[in-house]
Amino acid sequence: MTSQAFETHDHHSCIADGVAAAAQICNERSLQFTPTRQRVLEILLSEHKAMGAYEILDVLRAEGLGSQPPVAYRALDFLTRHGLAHRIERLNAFIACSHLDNPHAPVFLICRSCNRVVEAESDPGKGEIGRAARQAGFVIERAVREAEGLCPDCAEAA
Amino acid sequence: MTSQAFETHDHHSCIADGVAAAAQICNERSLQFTPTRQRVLEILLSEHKAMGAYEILDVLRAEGLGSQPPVAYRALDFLTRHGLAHRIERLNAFIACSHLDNPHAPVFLICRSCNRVVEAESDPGKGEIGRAARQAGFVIERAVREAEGLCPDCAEAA
DNA sequence: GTTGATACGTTATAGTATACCGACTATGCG
DNA sequence: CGCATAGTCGGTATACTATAACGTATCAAC
Ligand SMILES: [Zn+2]
Ligand SMILES: [Zn+2]
Ligand SMILES: [Zn+2]
Ligand SMILES: [Zn+2]
Repeated sequence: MTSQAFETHDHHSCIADGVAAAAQICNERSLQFTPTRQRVLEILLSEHKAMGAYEILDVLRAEGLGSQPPVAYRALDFLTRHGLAHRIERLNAFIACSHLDNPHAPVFLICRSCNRVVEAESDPGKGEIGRAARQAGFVIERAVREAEGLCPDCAEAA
Repeated sequence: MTSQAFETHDHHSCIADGVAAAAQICNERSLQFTPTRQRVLEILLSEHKAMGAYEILDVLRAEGLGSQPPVAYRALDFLTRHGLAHRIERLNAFIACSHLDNPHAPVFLICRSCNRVVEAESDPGKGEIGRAARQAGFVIERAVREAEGLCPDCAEAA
């Protein structure tokens, strides 16, 4: 399990690399990485925080890429269906995937103070959820794992 | 970690016992277990499935206990703040706590076919989320752990 | 060129949640 | 008791989130 954690990094390459990786994945899988879909991914990549659909829609609207909710939701649906972005249930919001390389069951750490969100990977079947499921004979298809709290910076400031 | 799992059980006592336990907790903590709050808990206990706020409000309305959204949301806020009920983020819905006895970090198993929801307990700091958090220096205040899939009955039927 | 699959743009509506106001009530204290 | 405070309540209005549905456009396959 790795995580870029909350440390500073070369953020400019985050966007470029993320879009490039997504484009390659779409190419490999014969998916249409249309302008709106790419732009939404760029918007999500532009900050390491979760964004609401309407927040994204505001940007699209300002750029003439569409002004109605379905435009944003359709792009987000595409991105999440193919693992290029994730939905954060706790926030009713979305974030670009930061582990495009391999299939994964994401764990999210959400700072309630600075709103940054970090995605960590981890083995799906393991852990508490997997144990509870096995014990109950439950077949997991999707797991939501989100922790809300304070990132190192904000915890120190408090 | 225990779970009543998806097995059948004496459901009548679920409601009575749940309300009694909640009443005692409120008494101990000097909380006001008002009629509306109690009724909402009863409604939640009446089925082992998550209910939306408006679904609950429909029942309250039919009984003359209030007809506007804040009535339901206030009661649900009280119940969740004091651990008598939990919010299921994945469903935007609520469910009565089935482990009123001890403080716990719940794990939910949500059957997408029959809509039953089972609450399992588990140690908070442990597991994948805890590990990811420690590694990132993140301070967890609340954890959302919800698995969606098929319960034993529905998995067998499929 | 017709067909089928996918994506797009738009309208309208459904579903979820909260801000706020004014009234009432429980509680504690002088 | 009289009063202050905090908690509760019912209601209006509004904000926020999400989807249904319809017609059109595009592209590749046959
Ligand atoms: Zn990811
Ligand atoms: Zn922070
Ligand atoms: Zn519980
Ligand atoms: Zn089931």
